[in-house]
Amino acid sequence: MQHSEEIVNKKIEELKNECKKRGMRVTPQRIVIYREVAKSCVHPDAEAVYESVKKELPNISFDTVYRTLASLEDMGMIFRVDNQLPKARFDADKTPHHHFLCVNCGEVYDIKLEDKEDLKIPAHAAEFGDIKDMNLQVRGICNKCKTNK
Amino acid sequence: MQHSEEIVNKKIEELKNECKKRGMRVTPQRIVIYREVAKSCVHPDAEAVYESVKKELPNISFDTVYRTLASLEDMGMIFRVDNQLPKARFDADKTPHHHFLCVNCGEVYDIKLEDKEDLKIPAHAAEFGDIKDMNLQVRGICNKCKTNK
DNA sequence: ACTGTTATTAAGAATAATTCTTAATAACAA
DNA sequence: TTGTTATTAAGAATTATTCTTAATAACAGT
Repeated sequence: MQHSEEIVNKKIEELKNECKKRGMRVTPQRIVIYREVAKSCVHPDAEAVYESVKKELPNISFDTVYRTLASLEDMGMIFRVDNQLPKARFDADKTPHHHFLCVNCGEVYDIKLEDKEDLKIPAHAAEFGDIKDMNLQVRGICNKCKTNK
Repeated sequence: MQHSEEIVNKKIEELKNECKKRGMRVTPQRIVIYREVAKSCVHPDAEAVYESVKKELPNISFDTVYRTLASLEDMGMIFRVDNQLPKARFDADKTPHHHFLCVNCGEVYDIKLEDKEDLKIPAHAAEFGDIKDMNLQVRGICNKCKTNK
C-alpha cells in the first residue's frame, strides 16, 4: 500500500519550497527520489529507491540516489531509520511515530501512537547535550516471518 | 572511565557458563574480546575492540573480532547499538537503559532511567509480531561537540 | 596426561554498501 | 539568452564486514 497521491503532492510542494529557501535547485532527480520515499510505506533502502526511480528516469545513477537521500536528510525532509543492518532505510513521515523492526527479515513497520502515548524525554537525557529528536525501536519477529517458519 | 574489575570478572564467569551451556569453547580470544566490551563505557566499535585486544593477543585477526562480536550477540551477551552510522557499536550492559547518540561525532552515551521511567510497550506494537526488545534513542549534539564549535 | 574430533582461529581475499572524482549537464539568476 | 555554478552520470575508490581455507587448539573420552 502507498500513501495517497494528494498527500504526496503536498509533500513535494513542501520540498520545492524548502529547496528554494535553501538556494538548492529543484531538479527532476530530487523530486522523483523524494516522491519515491514519500509515497512508499515500506521505508525503502537506497537500492529500492534506485530501482523505482529508474522506471521514470532511466539514466539515474546510484550515486545520485545516495547523494540525494543524504541531502534530503540534511534538509530534514526524510529520516534514516535506525537499524542494525548494513543497508540504510528511509522514512519521509515527520509525524511522531515508532518502528517495529523484524530481526529476521529486516522489515520496518510504523507503530502508530495512541493519544496519550507520546514519549517523554528521559530525565537524564538532556545532561548529555542538546536533544534533536528521539525515537523508539521495538525489535522482534514479524508476523510474516513467524508463519514462514 | 571503565567498569570495575569486579563487575567485569563476574560477567566473564557468566560468559564462560553460557559458552559451556551452548557447547561453545571457552577460548582466550572470546574472553578477551568480551572483556573489552564489558569493561568499556564508550560502546566501542569493532575496530576499537580490535586495537585494544591486540595489546593482549597480538596475533588476533580482524575477522576473529567480527566473528566473536557476532557470536556474543547471538548468545545475548552483548548488544549492537542502533545507530545511523556505518560502524556498528557494541554494549555489554543488559540492564534496561537508553542511548544518547551524538549526530555530530557519533559518540554514544548511556541514559540511566529514573525509577518510574521504564518504557511501556506501545499499544499497537504487538500487532506486528512477537516483541524481543525495545529501546529508545535520543539524538542530538553532545556537550563536547557543542563547545568545540 | 594423551589423543581424536571438531570448533575456532589467522590470513588474506572477496563482497556489499556507500562515497569520491571528474567532466558534462542543466537550473535559474541576471 | 547567457553565464555561473549546483547538480548530475559514470565508474573508480573506499570502508566496513564477511567469506574461504588451512592450521590450530579446546575439550571429551580414554
